[in-house]
Amino acid sequence: MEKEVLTLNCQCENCQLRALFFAHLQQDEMLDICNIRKEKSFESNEDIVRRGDKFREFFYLKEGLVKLHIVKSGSEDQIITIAKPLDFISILSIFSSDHYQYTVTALLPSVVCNVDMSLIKSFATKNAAFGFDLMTRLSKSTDIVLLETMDLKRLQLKGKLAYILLKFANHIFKSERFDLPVTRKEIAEYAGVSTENIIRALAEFRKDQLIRISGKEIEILNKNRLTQISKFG
Amino acid sequence: MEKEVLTLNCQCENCQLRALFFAHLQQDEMLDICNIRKEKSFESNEDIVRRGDKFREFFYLKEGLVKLHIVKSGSEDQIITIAKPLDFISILSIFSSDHYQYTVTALLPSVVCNVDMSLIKSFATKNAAFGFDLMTRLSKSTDIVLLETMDLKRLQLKGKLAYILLKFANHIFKSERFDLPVTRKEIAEYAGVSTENIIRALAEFRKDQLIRISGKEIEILNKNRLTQISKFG
DNA sequence: CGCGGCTTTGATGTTCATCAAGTAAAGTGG
DNA sequence: CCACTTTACTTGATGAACATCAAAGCCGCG
Repeated sequence: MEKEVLTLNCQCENCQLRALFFAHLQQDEMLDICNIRKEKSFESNEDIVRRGDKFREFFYLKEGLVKLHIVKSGSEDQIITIAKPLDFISILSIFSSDHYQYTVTALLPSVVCNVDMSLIKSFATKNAAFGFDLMTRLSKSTDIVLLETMDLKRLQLKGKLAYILLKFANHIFKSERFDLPVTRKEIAEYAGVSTENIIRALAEFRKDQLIRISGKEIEILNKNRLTQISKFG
Repeated sequence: MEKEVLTLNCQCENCQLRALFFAHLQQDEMLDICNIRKEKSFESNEDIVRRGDKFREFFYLKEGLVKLHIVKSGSEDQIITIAKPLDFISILSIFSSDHYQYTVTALLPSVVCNVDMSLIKSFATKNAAFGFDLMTRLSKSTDIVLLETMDLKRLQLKGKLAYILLKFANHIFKSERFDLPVTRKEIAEYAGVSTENIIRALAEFRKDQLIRISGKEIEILNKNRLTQISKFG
């Protein structure tokens, strides 16, 4: 019974990630994590971790939306990717260094769970099925990021923009209508082009009836055409 | 004694990767791998695996140099990275899909070791320390690839070229003088620019006394300046 | 030897960054 | 809540970076 009570206090039942992530952990291991974990909320625009921070805790995104980006003095920000829960941005580079390689910033109000790294490491080394699962997830998420990056690199401006808009529509919001969680400048940093040209391309997409746009509000009007641009544009 | 004989037949003693990779395997597990492993040689320009191939074997590069690239009909080749032994290109995406996401092609005569994937998977699930080591390596190599890709994305043409030349000098050949293992076209595919402009930039580097170049032979003459260009160019 | 791919150079045009300047929106302190 | 400041957005004009096209020499290979 006491276990049951602890589990309930833990509130992990509602976590989307629980089933996937902890499938291989024993009940008592789950409780260890539950009891040790710390949940933190972040507002839009708040840094969750910063490049160079010492890495002490394992964390995963429970709710919200974040950008993974490289902040360098003397040059523009570069956005590596935008990730939502289950994309598991958190595990990128976690095992490769003592320090974060990237900065992670909330784009929408977000909730993050922290677990002491040593606990995760000890599970991963003791419980091979858990470690294997972790490895699979790590591999999948980095694969997607890398393929996305190569796609964006290949395309020219309008193709990049179409690609990013469709990522929001298809992958992130799963809807043709949504509020952009990023500024024009951030779209530019993601695409690797200038802000002005993102604005011009958005205006042209509107003129060509591919999208409807007012401020942050976007509606995809011609997905087929936009998809074509995102592949060959 | 028989074990000893098998180990010797295996010829893994000379493998650079052995110590790193199999640190956590038991003697008998090592022997399993030794007995099951197949060594294959590839000539320059030969495909080691192709995008879309069904993934059946775990493989690692024992000797040589390879490019990881995306081959698409209707668009130029894109080189993701160039990897040597210990860079462990082999494990990228191995756990994320049944199929190879990229094509791997030898740039120099190369030797690859294949091990049946189910054996590696069974080790990874039974032997957590092995799995953890594998995960760490996977994470490190993908991190490096991703950071490199973002660097190349940020730079303009001469910066990209300087970056790539320095990768050969510092990371791959560890020498100021070396024979280019790639064509000008491949440098262009790696940088994401046109072949002609790579040639023009090479000519300009030569004119500015940054490099000496005759055919495939390269010598870095002014590494400081080239490094500066590779950071801010 | 001749064919195809690699290399090189020049000329031309397109894509895109940059600069400038102004409007709108959003945050800040009184 | 309003004045103020900053940040985001937008449009136009200009020039730089770069792709593309064309043409010719080179080299390795069947």
